Amino acid sequence: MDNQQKTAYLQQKLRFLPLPLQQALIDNGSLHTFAPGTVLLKEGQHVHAIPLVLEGRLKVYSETESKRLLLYYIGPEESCVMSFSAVLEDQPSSIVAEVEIAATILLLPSVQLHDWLRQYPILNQLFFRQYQRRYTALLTNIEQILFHRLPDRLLVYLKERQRLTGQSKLNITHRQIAEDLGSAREVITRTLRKLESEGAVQLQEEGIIIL
Amino acid sequence: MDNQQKTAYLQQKLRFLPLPLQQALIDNGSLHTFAPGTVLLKEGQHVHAIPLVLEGRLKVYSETESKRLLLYYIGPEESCVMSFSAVLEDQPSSIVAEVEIAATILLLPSVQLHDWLRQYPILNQLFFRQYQRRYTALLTNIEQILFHRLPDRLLVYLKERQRLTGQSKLNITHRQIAEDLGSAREVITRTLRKLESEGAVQLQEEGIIIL
DNA sequence: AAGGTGTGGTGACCGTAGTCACCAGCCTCC
DNA sequence: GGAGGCTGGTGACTACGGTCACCACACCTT
Repeated sequence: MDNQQKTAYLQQKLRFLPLPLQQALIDNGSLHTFAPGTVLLKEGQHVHAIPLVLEGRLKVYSETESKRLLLYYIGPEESCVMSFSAVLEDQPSSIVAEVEIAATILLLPSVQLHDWLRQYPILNQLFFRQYQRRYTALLTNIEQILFHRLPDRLLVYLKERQRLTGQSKLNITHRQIAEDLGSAREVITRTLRKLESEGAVQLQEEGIIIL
Repeated sequence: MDNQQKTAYLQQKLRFLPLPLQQALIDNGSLHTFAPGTVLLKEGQHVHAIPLVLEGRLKVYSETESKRLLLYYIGPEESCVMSFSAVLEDQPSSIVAEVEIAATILLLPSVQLHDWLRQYPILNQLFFRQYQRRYTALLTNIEQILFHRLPDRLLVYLKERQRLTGQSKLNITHRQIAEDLGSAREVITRTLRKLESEGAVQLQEEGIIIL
């Protein structure tokens, strides 16, 4: 992609922003693509750029000693508030962001961010909204973990996956589910069987169907 | 407190803000005091003002069908981001804010908030910092719940209480602890005994001592 | 064909913590 | 003084779910 193409692409993707801000981002941001599985942000790592996701999807985990818990996803036109706060406060993050679907990302250098925030009020709103989303996502997650049992959590998770992928037959391994929910593979297998016997899902070789 | 006293009081409390913003808040905010136990924000309630805590302390819970979980505290010079987001997005909140220590609070009408955010960049930073704090508080909380056992969580909780109250002998009922941790009274009693036998705490009639 | 690696499936075991039932001590308030 | 309200303390039971061990099957590579 040459420079002209890049500009055109960004203009299209950043339509939702006012023109002068668009231009500032195009001039100063650097465009990157990442393959699935790439880890963008690691535990305790300092960040000097804010990622703005244009395409694809990231998964954000909390990770402690081999145990993981899926916190939320970051999709197009969204950003990672953790890196945002890391820039503002210069605090190390304690989470992991991993590319799930090949992602195109605009990296915004944190140096200019403060200026932009002052110049473009809409950027403030944008970030507030991001915080708000992550915050409520964490909140519902915390409620899930604390107040609901695995079968419920599993169903909620499956429905969310269905919503995200658009697949009616979910093609995902038990191991993957277990990792996302901070559980164990065998437990997921058992729980899925249980849900099937209750008529909540249907297990086929090609995937899981939610009823 | 007459108007002049009120102004003097607020000027003193709002010193950390630039003068023009101070004045705007003094002119438009309404000052209130609340007794311990007062519930300021209830599940699903819409909010039309942002509380800025000047004195005292609030406790913020997540609540579902008689089960509670303490999320974090709100102290002086802090605000409640949940109400903040509720104003910006007009979404109902799913948490409960309760006064723990008699609190003096400046209520800021949400109508003017947008203007202030645009006029005073520092206000943006202030709110970002609030979000940031709550966000990381939730995050550490979620990690605690998922990755750590009750004894650990209990110890962390006790240390936090010690830090907050400044008491070396914590005077708090087992029932209260259980509510905060989303557990049951008997379980807390047992766990405290266990911690005592391990030499981590000391239980006296007057309170709990952390060793 | 033999071996390796990933998947799902299952039985057995067990630890954590939530629930139930009950008791004792200590208040306060008629 | 007795009733009723708190508090803490304890034993018994239970269930949810994490761990271990092992098996079957599919698919790949050499």
